[in-house]
Amino acid sequence: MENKANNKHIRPTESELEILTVLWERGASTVREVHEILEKQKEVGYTTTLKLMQIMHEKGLLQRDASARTHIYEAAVPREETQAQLLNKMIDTVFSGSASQLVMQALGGHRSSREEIDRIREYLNEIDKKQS
Amino acid sequence: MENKANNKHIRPTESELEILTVLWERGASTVREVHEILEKQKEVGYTTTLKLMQIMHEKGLLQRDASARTHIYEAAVPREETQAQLLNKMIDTVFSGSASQLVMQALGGHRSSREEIDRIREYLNEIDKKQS
DNA sequence: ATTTGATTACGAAGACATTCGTATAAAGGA
DNA sequence: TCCTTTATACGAATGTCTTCGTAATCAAAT
Repeated sequence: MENKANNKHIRPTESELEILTVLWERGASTVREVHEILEKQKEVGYTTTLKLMQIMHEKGLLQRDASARTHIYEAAVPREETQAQLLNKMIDTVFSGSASQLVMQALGGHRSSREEIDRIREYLNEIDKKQS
Repeated sequence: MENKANNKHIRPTESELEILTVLWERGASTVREVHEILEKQKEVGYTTTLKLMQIMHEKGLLQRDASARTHIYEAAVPREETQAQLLNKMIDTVFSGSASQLVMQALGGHRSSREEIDRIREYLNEIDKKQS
């Protein structure tokens, strides 16, 4: 037994997600590096960030190299999979299982740019091709 | 002062969302009616449902008619607005602000039906018309 | 060697969320 | 009237998230 979270349910909390996002974008990083980025977004103490990352490591959300004095952390869960996980939950609980409902709401509320809309159209076309 | 949650942030929790969904679909209901539906979805005690609904009332998520012995509860927050709220938060925290990213992820994972895709296409067209 | 600064480890407090037992009150039937 | 059922109210226990103070450890500088 090693990893507590090798099961399907990746459910990071709000704060954990912030840290994951930093690591997804930066790649392997120290606590200090992560903390310095978080500090720009909100007020938070260093040991808070540290503790969170330690807990995330216990949960299996992060992996770390502790061979050197300064540990190096890395996301242990893939970004897309995590996004999909959270999204599906939202589709179920908030949109009663209707993905299109969610999509329309997303497009409606979030003033989307012309570019974004075009990109989505292309994406729909691709799905069509694959399905036919 | 009356309503604690007349501000912008509608942030129901998981359980609260379940209750809101029931009320959005059924309309005004008693605790027992809500509870009976929740019971089908998960194991939960009656007083738990009651307590939750009372708390939600305090928070301003529900309004109630307490004139009769059996109180009648109703959602005090509109469904679409709540959905938008949660969705926008997710776009920000999980998808770094990109709605199209979220949309594609939603369409990709949740293998959507042809009908759904067509509906979304139409919707995109409507957005275009309004913007031009 | 001593001091200073950075890092991890530990523990605990505070805030919510969730759960439910128990008390109390009202309503309806026997 | 008295008993049973059904409601609400209240409080408390539990769990989780978040926060941070303090101690211990190590490295580097003086």
